[in-house]
Amino acid sequence: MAKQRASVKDVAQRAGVSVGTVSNVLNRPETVTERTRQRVETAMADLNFMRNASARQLRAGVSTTVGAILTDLGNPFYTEIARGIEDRLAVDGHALMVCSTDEDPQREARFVRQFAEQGVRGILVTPMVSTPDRLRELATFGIPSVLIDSRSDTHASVGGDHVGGGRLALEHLLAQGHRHIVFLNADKHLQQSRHRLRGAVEAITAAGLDPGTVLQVVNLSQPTASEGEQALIKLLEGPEPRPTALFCINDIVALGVIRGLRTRGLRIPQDVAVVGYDDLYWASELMTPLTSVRQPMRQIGWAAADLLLRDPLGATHTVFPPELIVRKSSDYQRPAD
Amino acid sequence: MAKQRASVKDVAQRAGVSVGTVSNVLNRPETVTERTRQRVETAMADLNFMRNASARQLRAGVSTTVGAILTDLGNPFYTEIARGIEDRLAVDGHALMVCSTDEDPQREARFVRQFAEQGVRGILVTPMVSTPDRLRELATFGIPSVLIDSRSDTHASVGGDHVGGGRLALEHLLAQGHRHIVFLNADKHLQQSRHRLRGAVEAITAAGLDPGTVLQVVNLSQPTASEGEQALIKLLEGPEPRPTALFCINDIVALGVIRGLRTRGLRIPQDVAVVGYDDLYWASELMTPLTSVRQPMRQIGWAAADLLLRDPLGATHTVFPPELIVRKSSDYQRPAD
DNA sequence: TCGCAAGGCTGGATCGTTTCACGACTAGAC
DNA sequence: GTCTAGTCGTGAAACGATCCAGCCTTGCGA
Repeated sequence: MAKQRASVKDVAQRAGVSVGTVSNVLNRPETVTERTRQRVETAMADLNFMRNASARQLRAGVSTTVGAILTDLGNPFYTEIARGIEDRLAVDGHALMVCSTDEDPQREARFVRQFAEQGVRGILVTPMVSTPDRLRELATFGIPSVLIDSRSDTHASVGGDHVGGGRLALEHLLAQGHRHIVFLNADKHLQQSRHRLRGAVEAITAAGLDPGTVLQVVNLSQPTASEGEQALIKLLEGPEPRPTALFCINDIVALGVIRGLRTRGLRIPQDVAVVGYDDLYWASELMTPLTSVRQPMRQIGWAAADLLLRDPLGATHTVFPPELIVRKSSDYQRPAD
Repeated sequence: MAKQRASVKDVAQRAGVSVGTVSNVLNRPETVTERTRQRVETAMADLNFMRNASARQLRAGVSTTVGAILTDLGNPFYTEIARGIEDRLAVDGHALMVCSTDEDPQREARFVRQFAEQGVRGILVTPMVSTPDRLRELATFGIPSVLIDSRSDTHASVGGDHVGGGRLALEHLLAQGHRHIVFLNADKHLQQSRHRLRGAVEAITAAGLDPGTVLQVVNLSQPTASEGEQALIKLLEGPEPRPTALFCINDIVALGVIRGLRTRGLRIPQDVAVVGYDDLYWASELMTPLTSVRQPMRQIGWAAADLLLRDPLGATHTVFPPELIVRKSSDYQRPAD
């Protein structure tokens, strides 16, 4: 049953040539006579020859697979990025290996090592704080990497402008008359979180207001719908006056928040306005259509893969501008106090 | 700059042992003295030794990566499956390669070949009609495969019960008094489509009604929101009386349908009821919360990977039962004509 | 003291491909 | 007929790890 796969040797034998010639047909067809090439190709077809990628890579040293280390493949934000990466890789036949870290540095370290052992052509990663250190060493071994959605001085990167995104969101909320806003943020160590916060603060300052009184930051342990809902409940039950607007680190958190507000009979946007981030495809179809900061995820993935394949060493930083999509969840002009 | 990676030979040299011993430390540590093992391990740490997976696989013949060929990584249904697969593979340190076929047989063939050349440990695939044929040959080379969400006599498979799902949906709609139902189906060649249709017909027949008059089937070229909306528009503009209920092949199509109905001022569920499939996480938060047939996607992915790693040859078929989640989009008892 | 067994380690063959120095052959010029 | 310049094709070395037959050492019993 377990028939053996044909090797170049078998092909050579059947075509009556040497293995070197078979290899030439495969890699430098122009150096081989038409006639011999035909013979070899027929033999390959007859035997259903398949190259052994391991042997190939061992000898030639070049790999045709790229590794992507994402935060969570289950999250549509990262999935869209993955799809963009995949599309770019498919252009020149590269394969994609993926894994989810769930923001666990240990897991990340394991995956980095695993990819290195596989000898991948390069690594794309949505990084944590400690990631660049882990990747630097690989670079000395000739394995390049590109950071996605976060930047560092030592690595090339592709991502959105999070400072700008945070600014857009806050400018909008301030213009609507909000003066007590809560930012449901992710881990404060994540660069995206810090940048969006910075943008938010910038917008408040630019409006001549005091960030300390206008903006309250809550850091979620996980940027999920249920964590968002939990955080909301805590806010509502707390002693402080109810915020009039919530800026959520992503649409999924916003989803939980909307659910929570609805359950408690609070009107969106009249009682509380909500703004999300990422503008996932369902944002416009929610019970309360969601205002959100759009990022071109698929393009980001595409660009990252493109950069990795073309020019991974130049520490280029590609930034895609965010776009605010205003929908009903924040479309309400608040009367001045 | 491009420092060379340390090989077993380097490690052996530094530890003052032979390469065979290094290999033993790696693969059969119990056959090596404690002292030598220590020495070798120190040397490995000093040199930051990383196994070369290609060489390893070439010689030992075992691979530690699994390939998954999915219909569309951008679609949350498949993404959840991917996440389930990934979680199972992580248990024993296997890596995952993914790709999206977009239902293009050519692409699928290319990916199958690519995975075969990589010498993957096995292949998981959400198949098309022609897929099993493509995979059969690989099996003779010792590369097993498991079908996801669709079954065949020649392969192991894991998936939902689509006949049952179709039946559930239709039983529900019939019970609500609907007698003119349209099924917005995917490609009629897809097994899921055929099975769900069969279940739907069974339910109608069991209710003593005539499927031919109760159910109209529309096949979408792609199961996307915009295609769903297009199809809806065509239905509404057509000469036939307006259906009172729409059964959609998945929640994304339902999303488009809901958007289309709303745009045209039709009330859901009073004018038209909508039922989706998959129960994606946002289904409950839509403008009109969506009734949907739930499938445990993550579990399905997990089980498929588990089957592949444990017992890929037994042509087992694991089936997960569907569950109907009734929400507002179909929660309306229609008065009898 | 010798023999023997078992444990520990060695060194070379091997996996399938690529690469490269070199040999064989062809054709054209003299 | 010889020489030259190419053109094609050959065959062996190399990539890095694994595996195995066998050598060397050690310790124990006689």
